Amino acid sequence: MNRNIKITIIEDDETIRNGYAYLIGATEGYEVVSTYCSYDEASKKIASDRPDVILLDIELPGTNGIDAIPKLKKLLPQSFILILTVYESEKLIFNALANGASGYLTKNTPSAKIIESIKEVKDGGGPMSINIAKLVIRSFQKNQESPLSKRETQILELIGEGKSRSQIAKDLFIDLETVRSHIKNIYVKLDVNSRADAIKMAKQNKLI
Amino acid sequence: MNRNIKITIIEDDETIRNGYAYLIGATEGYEVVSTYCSYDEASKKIASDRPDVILLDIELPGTNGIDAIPKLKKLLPQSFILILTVYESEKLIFNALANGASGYLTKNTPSAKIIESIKEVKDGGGPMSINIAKLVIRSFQKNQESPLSKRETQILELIGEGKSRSQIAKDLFIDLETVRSHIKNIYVKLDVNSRADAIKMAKQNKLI
DNA sequence: ATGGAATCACCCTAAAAGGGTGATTTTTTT
DNA sequence: AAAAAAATCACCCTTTTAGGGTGATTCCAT
Repeated sequence: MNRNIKITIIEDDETIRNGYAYLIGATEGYEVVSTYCSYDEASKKIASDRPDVILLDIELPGTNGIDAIPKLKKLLPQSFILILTVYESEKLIFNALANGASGYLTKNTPSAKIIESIKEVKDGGGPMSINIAKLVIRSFQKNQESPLSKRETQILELIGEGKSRSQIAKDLFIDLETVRSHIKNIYVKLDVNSRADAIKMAKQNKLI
Repeated sequence: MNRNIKITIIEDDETIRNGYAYLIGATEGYEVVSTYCSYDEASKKIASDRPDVILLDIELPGTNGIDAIPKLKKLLPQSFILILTVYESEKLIFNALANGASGYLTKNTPSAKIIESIKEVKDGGGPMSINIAKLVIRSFQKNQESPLSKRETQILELIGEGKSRSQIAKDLFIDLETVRSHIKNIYVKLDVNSRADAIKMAKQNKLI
């Protein structure tokens, strides 16, 4: 038999914390090794707990959950962090993932799914709530009705990579003046007059 | 009672196609309205099928699945597209999602999960296979051991937004020369000597 | 056949980039 | 407390780039 999955819970609400602890601890193969009500409290002792998975809330007293992620990762590089929160803001989700979280669940997630997600994350998966997955997928999706032509989009992408006109010309095997011409058209269509503004516009409208 | 979820399957392998069709059609609340072996064949008639969800393979004769996505979206803006394929390449996944797919499943997905995902996607969710979710999450994660300092990372991000030195100076309330100094240090650390190369390096190593 | 898309040309000026070589001060780490 | 790293600013220099204006030509699809 495999050893138990060791779990630490960091969550400020006592009722929720105890609820999860009970729920998970009662499941065969799962073991709650510690619970804390804040990162600041957890940081002192968590290293010796050696959890496989850390369930982390975002809203915490003192260091918030997002900022806690890289610190936890530093203390416990082998542990996986699973965010469990009520927040569905795009910014929070992306920051959490960028900082090193391995999964993101919302608190309305049924307990069976939470249990399953802990296992998934421990096995290197990346569990997400349905609505989170939707946001993540949407973040990838480009605007289907771009005012820009294919060539213009392509050039705008190269501008987004910081390339100069002449570099772009070389990359696309076209003349420098042609690149200029395209950029001018892009500026007119996007109603901007600088690279920075064009990139900003393009990202806002998911053109690139 | 709600009306059935109407599904169209586009898949070139006859055995697989019929297998899915049978499987899904036999499920209460699901109805396979049409099946096609290629996009080119589907394009003629699919508009009148009005499916809620299109199950789409990537590897297809003629127009491939990725290129078919925007075309299908144009024909049927209300339909959701769920990719069902063996491919797990990062590029394919991101292109599929960028082009407008609402979910991405691999073919080893158990049939119950496929059925569930169809419902999810129809309800506006974004289902993904476990391994796909992992790739997607990893794509968000930044390198935890960046050689760059916080300030340098911040400035590199602004460079990535196409901003000039002077714009960056204004944004950060520091002197133009200080920005220069940081950029020089960034170039040394990344071993590059242009904005474009710095951005390329940074993206390759997920520094920004 | 009309219009968008893609291509190229030449006018111009101001701004920006990049290399070199410093210094000072704060902050962090040891 | 000492050393290292980070953040700040200064002035030298030349070449490249950006952006505005105002054209033209060719190709392709509706």
